[in-house]
Amino acid sequence: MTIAANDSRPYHHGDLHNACVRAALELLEAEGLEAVTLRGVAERAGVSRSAPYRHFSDKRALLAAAAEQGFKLLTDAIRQANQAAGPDPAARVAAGCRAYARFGAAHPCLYRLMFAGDFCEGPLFDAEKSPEQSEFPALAAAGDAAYDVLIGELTDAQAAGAVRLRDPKAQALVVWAAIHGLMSLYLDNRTGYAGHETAELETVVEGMLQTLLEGLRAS
Amino acid sequence: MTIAANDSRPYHHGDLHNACVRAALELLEAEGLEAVTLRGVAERAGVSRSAPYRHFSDKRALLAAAAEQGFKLLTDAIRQANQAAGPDPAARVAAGCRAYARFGAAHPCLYRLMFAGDFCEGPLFDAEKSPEQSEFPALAAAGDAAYDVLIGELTDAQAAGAVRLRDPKAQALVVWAAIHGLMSLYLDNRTGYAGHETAELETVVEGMLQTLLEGLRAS
DNA sequence: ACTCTATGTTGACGCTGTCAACACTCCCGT
DNA sequence: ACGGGAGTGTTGACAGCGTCAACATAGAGT
Repeated sequence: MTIAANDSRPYHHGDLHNACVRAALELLEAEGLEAVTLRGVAERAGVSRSAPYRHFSDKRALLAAAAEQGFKLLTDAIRQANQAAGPDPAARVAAGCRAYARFGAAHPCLYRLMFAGDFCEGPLFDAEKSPEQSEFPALAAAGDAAYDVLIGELTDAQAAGAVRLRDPKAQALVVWAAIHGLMSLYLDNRTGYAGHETAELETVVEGMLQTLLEGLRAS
Repeated sequence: MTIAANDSRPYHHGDLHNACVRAALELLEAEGLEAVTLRGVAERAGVSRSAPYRHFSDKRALLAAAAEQGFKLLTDAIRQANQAAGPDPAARVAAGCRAYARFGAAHPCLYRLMFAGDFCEGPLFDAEKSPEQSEFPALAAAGDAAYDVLIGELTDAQAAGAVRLRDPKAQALVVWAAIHGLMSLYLDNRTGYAGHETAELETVVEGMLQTLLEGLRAS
């Protein structure tokens, strides 16, 4: 029996799953990964400690859901930048990369989480698990979706002659890895220049893009 | 008074600082970052829980020392590869990158730790702190040493005409970021191909090197 | 020989992830 | 209409963790 009839919060939350993911993302952006605690997430969602266990088997599962959401946001940002860049293939690829960098700079902790590699738990390489049935299939799928956008752009760029003919998957890996590495170093404060202003990130991204596009065009 | 006169371990360890770093590295490689616990490190070093606090202010300080050791090993590996590659500048750079990749593949957890970005604690960007007086200066210096090797190689490559004339620091950043990104994705199992065989890593590194060197040479 | 300081130990605290046992609600078949 | 799951939320408890204060020991210098 409910003590107060006008208790604003019903016994059943209604959408605790999404509320937990949202709370985790908020804590992540506000105070960093260390601050994302299962208890804190539950409190923020207005439920008790172990309520989230009805929706996530693990803390890792919750983090995986948050990372998945991050990949969806990233994919959208890249797609939007591609569309806004017009028809020129090289410009489209470059615009996608810039959007990628902007996303990482805007959500540093989320970005880190997305590439935390199974969140650093358990054996790093599980020889048993094939890529399709990884521990968090939805997360893997969300990551692949972003990858696929880039592959598509490079395929178009090949057709337009802006990029030499090679396996576009391999080319996409080169581009993704390069920009991701740059963001990773940038977020680690290891880009070798003082300060951390947006100007520097742009400079550094443009340098990478130039080298990358030249390298991809060369026969 | 010591209970057993023949106690093999003296009251004072003698070199607990290094013993802790070694224990941390062993635990890291054997069971991953999650398994690196201050209590576990102390036990492995044969001392009690809080003895390490006489040598490290924090768990983070211990991890920083381990990461610093990692950067020293990495620097040595790259230097050795450069020397072994002979005089050709492009070949030297490529050899260094291959050594870098080999290091990451051989020590995945250590590699992750080295780029864990101040170990994900505290505010990500501390506007107050200048790069020289970062929280762990020895770690920053060890990282810069590796970076400097690459800068030197690129300067030589410019002199030999194998790479266009630009700020070698910027070029080094491009190369480092690209290879680092590749390793990061590889260790996250996100290189997009099934399996995790050494062959794949080599393939993917060669692809990156080709694009990179072409891009750096183009005028 | 005595003290000082560096180093190692023990006990304790709060926080965390996690689980088992219990409570409440809603829906479904009768 | 109603009775019982199934699903969801709560409370109590536990072990493991990082960390600190208080204490113990050993070795070095006066």
